[in-house]
Amino acid sequence: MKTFTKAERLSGKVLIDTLIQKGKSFNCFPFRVVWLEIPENKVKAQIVISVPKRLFKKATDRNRLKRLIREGYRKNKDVLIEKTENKTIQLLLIYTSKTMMKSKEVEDKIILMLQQLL
RNA sequence: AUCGCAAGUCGUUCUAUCGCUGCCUUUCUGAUUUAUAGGAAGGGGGAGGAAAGUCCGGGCAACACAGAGCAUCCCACUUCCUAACAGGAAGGAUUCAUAGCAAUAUGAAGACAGCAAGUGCCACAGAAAAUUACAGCUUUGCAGAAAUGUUUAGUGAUGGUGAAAAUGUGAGGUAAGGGCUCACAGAGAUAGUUGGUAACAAUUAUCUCGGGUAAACCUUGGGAGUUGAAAGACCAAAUAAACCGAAGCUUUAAGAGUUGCUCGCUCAAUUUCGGAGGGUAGGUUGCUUGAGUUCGUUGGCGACAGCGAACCUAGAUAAAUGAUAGAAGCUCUGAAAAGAGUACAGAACCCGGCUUACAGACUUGCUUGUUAU
RNA sequence: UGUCCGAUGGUGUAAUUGGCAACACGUCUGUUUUUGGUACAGAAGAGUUUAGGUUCGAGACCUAAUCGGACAA
Repeated sequence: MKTFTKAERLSGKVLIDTLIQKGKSFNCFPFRVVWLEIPENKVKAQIVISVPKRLFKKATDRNRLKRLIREGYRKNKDVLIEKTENKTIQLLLIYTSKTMMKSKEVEDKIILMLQQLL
């Protein structure tokens, strides 16, 4: 059940552009969340994770943060999927802090963020 | 044994749970001639020595190309290696350091063609920074009793400033001086001989004495077509102002294209009809079997090359190669218990180099000091 | 992925062909004023992003690195 396949990732330049233009957004440190509801698709939720190059120079640091966020989302996404009815939710997570975080902290923050989203 | 330097090699491992990616096998569903799409189970793969910087050189691909000259950019001791290189190997000369009275030895370094082709520049100081004479010295004419004044010419030997001063010492010679002449020494050019594949070295003859700067313009010799996989090829849905052919009409010799420019070369434009199928978002491909890796052997001082055997070793695309927990190894602190640390860093078409970053471990060589014999 | 620029006092800019790093604003001190501002007078504050090299001598020339920015798609 706790999978994270390719279909659950949002890809394509057009889809992401429309998400940024039409989606609603709020801040929940250390994330900036942009979300949009669309008619139901094959999967219940699609997500984009972004760590800006401006904040982390090294590719290794960016990769590690993205992996941590993805792991935290994978473990806790059930909460989100249960609530959505006949709809697909698109998410864009932008990391805005300048310091590295440990995996436990990232997981806690993601749970907090998902509750705020609901 | 320890510390330091140089060169080279390596650059963490295991277990459990959950997860990602593409490959193979089996199976299920839809469809069924096949191809193929989606799901499940199992198997075995999944970042580097620098993947980095993008500083060089190639492969590969598309486009361009009758040809010539100029411009622009790059390279620069020699021979070899190589697909190629601004890379590497070996050698030569130069400079620097150390040792030495010296000869020389050892080590290191570098864009090591040319300023003796031309032009430019050389602050301050100094007479002068290079066809240039300020003072001084000597001298011609004139004036004067003389000192001297003025004038003609010579002089880089005197001035001690500067980063750099007209090759240095001695003798002759001269009005005074000067390679003006001679001896010795130094630096170089040309030609020859010997050794070396060559750079070059030694030597002989003749000639010269021309300050530095080419990382100043430049000259000489050699080389470079342009653009980069977001190149390019293919697929399907909706559709052009671009391309090709035919016909007709009007006007001009200028315009357009061809590499940055010149010569040269090629081409009229517009309207109507017909043909052909191009770009855009997406997907597939390009994509990993290659100047490949490992081992052995032969040749070579060496870089490297030949031969034989074995092996297949990431292929993502808003971008996989992970997360959590525990243990081991290594290093440091510590009497111990224990604690802390475990680097630099993430493929994006692929190779060969260079440069930069790096915890720690190992090997070889050298130096210093200590201990033992 | 590729191409091209820049870095100078606290800030913004100069520096002619390589020859004593300049200017404005700001800061500080003093005078004027009851006080502050204004005005006037004066001072401090850099060795040119870093490391090498060429040169008698580099802000400038060459090489490498660091940081910042622009452009193409």
